[in-house]
Amino acid sequence: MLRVMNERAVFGEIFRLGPVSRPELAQATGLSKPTISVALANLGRAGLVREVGLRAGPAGRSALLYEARPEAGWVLAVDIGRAFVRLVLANLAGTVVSRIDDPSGSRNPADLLDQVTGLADRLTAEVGIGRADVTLAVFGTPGIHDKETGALHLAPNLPGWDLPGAVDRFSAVSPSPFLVENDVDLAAVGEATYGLGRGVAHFAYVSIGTGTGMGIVIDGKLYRGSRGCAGEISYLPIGEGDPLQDDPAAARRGMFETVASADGIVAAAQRLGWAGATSAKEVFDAARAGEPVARRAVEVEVNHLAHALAAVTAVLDLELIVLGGGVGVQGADLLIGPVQDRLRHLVALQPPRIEVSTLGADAVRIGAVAVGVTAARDLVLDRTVAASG
Amino acid sequence: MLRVMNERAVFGEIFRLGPVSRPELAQATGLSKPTISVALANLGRAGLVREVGLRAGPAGRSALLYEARPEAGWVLAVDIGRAFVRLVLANLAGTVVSRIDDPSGSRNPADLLDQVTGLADRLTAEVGIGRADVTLAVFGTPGIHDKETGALHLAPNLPGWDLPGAVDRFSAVSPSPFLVENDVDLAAVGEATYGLGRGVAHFAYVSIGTGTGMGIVIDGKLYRGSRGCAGEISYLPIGEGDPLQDDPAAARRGMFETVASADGIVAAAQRLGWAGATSAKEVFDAARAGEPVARRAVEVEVNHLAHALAAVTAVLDLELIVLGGGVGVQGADLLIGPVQDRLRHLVALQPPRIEVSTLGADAVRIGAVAVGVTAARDLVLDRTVAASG
DNA sequence: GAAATTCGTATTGGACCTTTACGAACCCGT
DNA sequence: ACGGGTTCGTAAAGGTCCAATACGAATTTC
Repeated sequence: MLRVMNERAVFGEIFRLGPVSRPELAQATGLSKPTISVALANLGRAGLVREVGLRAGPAGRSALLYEARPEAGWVLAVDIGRAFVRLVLANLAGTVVSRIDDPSGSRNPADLLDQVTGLADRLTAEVGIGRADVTLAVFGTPGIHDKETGALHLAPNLPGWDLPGAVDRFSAVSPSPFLVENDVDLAAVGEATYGLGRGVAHFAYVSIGTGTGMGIVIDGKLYRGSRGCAGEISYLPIGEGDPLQDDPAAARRGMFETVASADGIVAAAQRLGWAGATSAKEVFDAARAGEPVARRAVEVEVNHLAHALAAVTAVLDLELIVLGGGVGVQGADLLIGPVQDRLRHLVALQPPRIEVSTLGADAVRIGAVAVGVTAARDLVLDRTVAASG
Repeated sequence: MLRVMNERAVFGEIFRLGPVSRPELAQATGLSKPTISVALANLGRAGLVREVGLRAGPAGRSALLYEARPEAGWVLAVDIGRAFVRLVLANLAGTVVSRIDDPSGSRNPADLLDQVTGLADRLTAEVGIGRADVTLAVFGTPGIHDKETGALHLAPNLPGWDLPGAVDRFSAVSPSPFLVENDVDLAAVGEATYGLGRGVAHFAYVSIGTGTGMGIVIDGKLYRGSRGCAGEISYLPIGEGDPLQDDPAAARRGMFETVASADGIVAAAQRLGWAGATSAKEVFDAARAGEPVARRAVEVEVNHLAHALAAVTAVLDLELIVLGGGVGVQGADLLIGPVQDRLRHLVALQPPRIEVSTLGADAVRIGAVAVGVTAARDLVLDRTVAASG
């Protein structure tokens, strides 16, 4: 029982430090060398750790190096996106060993699950394992996962998934345990673990694309809110006029999302006189070329985004906001500077740094891997304990 | 070292369960009866725990009951408010044993410290101890405590306190360690511990008075943000028109505070035609009497508050918001219902419950006690360990 | 007043960790 | 090539602390 604690500590340090010798582990954990030896023996017997070479020291006997056996566990990460279903398979070290991007087909539960299951089969076969060998699966979806009922709310693009128990059907993909998280939340964890948010205590990932969303990481941990709806910035009361007077469809979608998403930018351009505007990318390109109407449309977007981030800053006082999503990434050069300037005028507080996401379309998957690897390490250790005790 | 962990656990359970027997502690902590006995013996020798009577059981030998000795530690809580300096002295059980409210005198550091020191002397003398016997002092102040420099920012009512090292002077009040926290943050902790927020995981206390502010409790812990500015809703971009076009004084004070604080309500009433309006209370009273202009002014306030809480809801997804501050409490009957209605229209998400603070002017002090007691319990245990080891 | 029940503690045994010590392995200089 | 110095790994011993068991003590109920 105390032994288990120590094994956990040793296992964690091995991941943190990479190939590492016994004396180093003793130093890092504060445990004695013999204790490290027995923990290592147990972990080795369980197949979680292996010898990996010798340290070439300056003098004295060479130390044996140990590392975690990456194949001791597998994480299947699935990003159920708008246009693509994206999967990766990662080992316990968090290394992605294979990936597939497949265009989204039918999105009703049965078809989608068939598609994902087939892709998972291909992915696992590539490394010579089966779906059953997956330690943990993590699914990133739009909308809010209601853990009570197992329904997926606020995800109009996934018909049929808002019924009670719908997400329980993910168990068909693999017999292992699985987690379901909001896609933007996972992207935030991805940025926090492998991206620009490394080492930042409190941080948010703001996604502007066909929709809007925000993932919040507080004290290095994902913050979901009391019902999983934290960071639903679509509903920020920021936009044109009074939402009560607007059409109810816009109110349901959310004020901020209506004006600030890709649609909103196009609508702004049209309202400002460019009737033929069709996409946000087109508006950004025209603005870069100096087109006055497009530049005004971008100004409108800057204003909305700055107001939203001002609200976020006033509430959360973050150190860093990473901007992602289609609009956020493509328009970053036109948005970030002006938004930052505007922000400084809006709040007298020191505003957060704003940077563009570096993970791109992989953000959700990478976040799912980050979430999954942490949980999977615990799972394999638990299995070990259960087997030996 | 393992023993210390167990003593901590036992000590914590004693506080949680009140007078409690050894078998009950064994059950609660999962430790064996002999282990409980030795832990209790150590805690008793250190003066932290005492016997308090016998359990009247239905059959069998009566169990000795133990309780924490409340006098094992003292917490001095100081609320440096706008009009009053409010102190309480509480014991380790969190019981307030004496209190003083004193009108604020000169607010420069030297005078204020003299005043607080004198009051602390009187307060401690009442229970027969001295200032030096205080285990921990907690100071609640307006503004933001910069832990790096020791300055107090954003507190225009405390001249001279924004210099580096200013808050270090609190050490003059008592030789014990001390904490400095934002007053609204402490009120939030107070509500979370002794008020309406008991048992609520994520929750906020929104204060509307001469100023505006919010304290955020996430996972039962105060959330300060990366620079201590979390919850500074004064700077929410919610108000009349574009703040860039407003006067810079209002921008510095914050958009939301300018329109939503007591001043803002009076200004709204004046703008709507009641030139002689002088106080928010007057406006609320007139609105209750059916005065049309006053009712419109209250409607304006409702609208602003609802927008602010909509932003907070979209970001944090709270279960409960407790409304406090002079305006919040006095106007609660006129505000809460309409704000809740308005909120439901503004965000499609399930809005938080909104309730009035029950702690009143004591909220800050009570919060300071809550914060202090938790820390003081650790302090007395640390002292015990240091003495015995 | 005796049986039943519960409490408290003494004793025993065991798990586990650290300290100490020593042999093994490796580097370097001569 | 060989020996001193150094570092590594493990064996043995010692100590701490906890749980289990058992038994005496105290209290209630019949």
